[in-house]
Amino acid sequence: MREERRVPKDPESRPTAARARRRVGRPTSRVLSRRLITETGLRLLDERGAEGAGMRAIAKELGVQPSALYNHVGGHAELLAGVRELLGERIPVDMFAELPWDAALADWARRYRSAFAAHPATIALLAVLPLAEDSALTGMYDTVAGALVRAGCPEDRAVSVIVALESFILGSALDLIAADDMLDPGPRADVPAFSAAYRARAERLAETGRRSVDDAFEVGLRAMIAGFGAGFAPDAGRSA
Amino acid sequence: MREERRVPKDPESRPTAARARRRVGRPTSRVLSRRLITETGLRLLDERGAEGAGMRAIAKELGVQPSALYNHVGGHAELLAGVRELLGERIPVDMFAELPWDAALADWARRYRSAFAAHPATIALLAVLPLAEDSALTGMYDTVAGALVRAGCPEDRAVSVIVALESFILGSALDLIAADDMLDPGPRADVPAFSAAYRARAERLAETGRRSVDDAFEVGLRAMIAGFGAGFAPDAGRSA
DNA sequence: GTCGTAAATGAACACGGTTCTTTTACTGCG
DNA sequence: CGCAGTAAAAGAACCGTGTTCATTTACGAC
Repeated sequence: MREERRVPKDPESRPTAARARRRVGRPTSRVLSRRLITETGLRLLDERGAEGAGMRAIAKELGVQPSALYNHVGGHAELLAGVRELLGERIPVDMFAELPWDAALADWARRYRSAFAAHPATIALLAVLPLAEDSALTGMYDTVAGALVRAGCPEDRAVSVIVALESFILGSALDLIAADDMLDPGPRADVPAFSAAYRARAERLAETGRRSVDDAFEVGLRAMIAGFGAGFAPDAGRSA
Repeated sequence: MREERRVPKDPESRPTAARARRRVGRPTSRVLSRRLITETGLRLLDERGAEGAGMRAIAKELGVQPSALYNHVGGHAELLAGVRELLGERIPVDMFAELPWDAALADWARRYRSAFAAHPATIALLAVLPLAEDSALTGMYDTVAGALVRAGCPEDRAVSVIVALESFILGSALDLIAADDMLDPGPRADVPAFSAAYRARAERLAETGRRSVDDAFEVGLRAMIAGFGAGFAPDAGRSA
């Protein structure tokens, strides 16, 4: 994070392109680092969409040849895994120390989803990655699992509760890349129940200004957490 | 579905490769069709994994040049959309006519997930596709929406209930492509709550022989449906 | 100082989807 | 019946992707 903008004396150094051509051989001062590469990848994903973060594009952005990246990253897939960890690090877990379990769990889920929502282009790329084996995410799971067990969740069910909730979060994040009116049946007459339900919802959302994907997320989240609570031990820190 | 195996007189016609070379120009009898292409794509996905269903591979399997495929499908993305519709068609909805809403919804969700689980290689490819705009899926939504409203679900919430459940289903399907022991913290001592919960679950699962991803799905599914029911009108066809 | 290693360049390679031209067959129209 | 227009195949390219490999240069340790 220190050598981010290194362009010593180059009359024509536009910010985002073509530094002075470096001569062959190991450079005097480090140009690349794994962190710099993944952060640039995330930034390009944000700025240019899913197709904008290829190896060549990242290399060009850093004023470097594509092959140089391979000294720091194993390949494109590993790079994406790095980006995912970057996002994972930004999911806070403080709420479990401050709120009752159900409010904390809901807050955590919303922030988890937001971490992806803030970078729409990444969702389709990252959602399909199996999460890194011994990543820092395990620390997050520990906090959540502890809170669940204290709330009366059977210990042998806590992990499944977390995995289920995470699946819902990721599935909901995928909805974010679809058009908002994707399900609109239009004037079709052969699906009356669905059409009526769709219009009723559209009206309610128009009043509140809420996005449909956000509404579905909230509906599902509340149902899931309520359902979890119903299966916990009756008198353990319930909304303490 | 009639011209599926067309190999007239070719001494060396192994089932899966190199038919007699066709001469240039429009063939006498149709060789390709959109349906045949998408079905072949799905089959190759099953047989060879996610990388095995490129345009060249499908063309080769059908004894045809890659460019010929473009007379029937717009491109690779459209082909995948076709495969997804193929799977969507296989999700039944009969249960809503026969079972109480909650049992029917659970059954539907399980079969929805199974439709993907039967073709693991497709999951990562299809989960990220926005579902086709006016596809046959809308008919399925109509059935589900009708059942929900009859069960006392507020009409303006039915669509969000469906979308939320679908998000959970797709998110859970994505878990299927990850290793079963992905979350195993191993001997790590810094995550005691998670380690204990993980081991407790592993023991329970070992006894019943259930897979961990299936357990998480069931836990989440039951919680979600229970939570939905709690928000419905008190006396509408409850487990009738 | 010298030797091994890290980190860059630059030139390929292989493979993916796609497009374009050419050739042949089929179909509808007068 | 003959002719035009179109559909559907081959075949040859194009371009962009991730990736590898040899080469060159600098740094660090003995």
